[in-house]
Amino acid sequence: MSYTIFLYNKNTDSLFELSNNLMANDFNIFQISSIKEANEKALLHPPHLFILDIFSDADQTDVVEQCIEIRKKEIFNNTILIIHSPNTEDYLQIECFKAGADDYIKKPIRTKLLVSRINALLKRLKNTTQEEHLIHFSNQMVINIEHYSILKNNEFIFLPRKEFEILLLLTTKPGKVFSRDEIVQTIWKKEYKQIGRTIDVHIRKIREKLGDEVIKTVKGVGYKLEEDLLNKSVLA
Amino acid sequence: MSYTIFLYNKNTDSLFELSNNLMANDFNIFQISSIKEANEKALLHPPHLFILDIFSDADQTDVVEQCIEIRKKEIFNNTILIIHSPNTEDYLQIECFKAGADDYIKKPIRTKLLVSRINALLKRLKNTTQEEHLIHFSNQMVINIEHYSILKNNEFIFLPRKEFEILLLLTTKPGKVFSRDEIVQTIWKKEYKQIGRTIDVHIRKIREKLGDEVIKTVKGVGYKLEEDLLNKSVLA
DNA sequence: AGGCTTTTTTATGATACTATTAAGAAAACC
DNA sequence: GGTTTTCTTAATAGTATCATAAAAAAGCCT
Repeated sequence: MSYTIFLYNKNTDSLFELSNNLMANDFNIFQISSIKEANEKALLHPPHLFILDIFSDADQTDVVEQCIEIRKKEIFNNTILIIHSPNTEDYLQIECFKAGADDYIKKPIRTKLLVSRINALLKRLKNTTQEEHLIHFSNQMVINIEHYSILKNNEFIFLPRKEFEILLLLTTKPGKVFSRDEIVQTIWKKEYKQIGRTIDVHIRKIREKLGDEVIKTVKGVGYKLEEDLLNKSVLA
Repeated sequence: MSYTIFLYNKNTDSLFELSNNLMANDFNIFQISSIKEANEKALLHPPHLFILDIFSDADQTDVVEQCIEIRKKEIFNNTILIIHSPNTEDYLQIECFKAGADDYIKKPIRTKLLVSRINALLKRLKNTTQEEHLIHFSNQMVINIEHYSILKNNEFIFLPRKEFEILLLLTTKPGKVFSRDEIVQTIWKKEYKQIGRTIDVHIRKIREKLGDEVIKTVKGVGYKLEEDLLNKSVLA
């Protein structure tokens, strides 16, 4: 499993080298240039680690504020927060720690040592990650099983129970065609009963909300989830 | 609850000042002068944190060995290991991290900052149920777990036990839909076969006091706390 | 193309689930 | 032991969700 890291700097250009170095160490890196952007990306990929990279002295004053801002958000509850800054004043470090930082790393630092520190911190991460309840799609869509909700284009979509269950069933084996009988037996439990066009109507409702491209009809057989829509790389 | 810290140095005299400073910060300190001694003391007081204090350059070569030695022992499995040393060669730090260290702190460091770092590390300690008795909401609402009460718009609202427990359960995973069965099993413990509309009535009572927006119904599934309402408190 | 089959879509009535109220039991309180 | 508060049960009302039917569209075959 690969860890997800948010790399924050107002000026993303400055992150190029660090980003590349970390990616070379098998981390899944997202470059972020605002807290707002972080919040949005986190809905899709709650990060294990968040590096607040401070470039210029002008940034410094905001650091503590940014820590507090991040720690307020439920989604970052279990995220390790690292400050990476050229400024190492004691008082500033203490304030950052108080605001919820996990480490304060002085700039510059050699990548190898940084990776060592990151791994030492990740080792302590509680293994309850929110990712477990999320199913990612390539088209900016995420199913949240716990919440019974779907996030698409940063908007929450609510599916009623039957619709949600059908969609979930299809996602268990993306690309596999599920016959109506299979769907009935799984979702409705009861024996192989002649069910009219109920499933079709549910599929219709799902398509209405998520778009027609998500579920494909295989005539005479059943329905399937559009296979290359599922983002397996993230799931691994 | 006070954390137990092992403070290691071959020459215990050199630890006098550091030891006193940490004790003043409400840590439970044991001074240790050999790994053997650490193993013995740990049987009685498994430490939350182990500080390997390196005094002279002569000690340096042993550090990595000592880390490995400590990490071998079952009793220190869940102990956070800090190296406190004047030597900051990158290769040495990397070796220490590889050997299981959690942090490498350069000497000298001001006590205040050291305590900050220690607390940041302890925060991540597994099995540590942080006794946070305040849960903040964005809508000017604060739950006080100790008081079994809620502050909303600067007014205290009292919830009876069952109502409070249900609300508390929902706040443990904001956004997650809890089924009635889940709620019953958590709050009522026992099997409790026959549950009529008991939970509904409790939910009703909660909504009556806190407003309808706090708990959302997911028909056919259960109830959930409105997710973006939670505002995690930072200051412990 | 035409005729047949299967699916989509719309509309509507049924039903399963939840809300609400009230009232009696059970606890808790003093 | 009596009073107040909280919890549960029950009964009714209300509503979102679901299933059914039926028409429209799409797909398939010779």
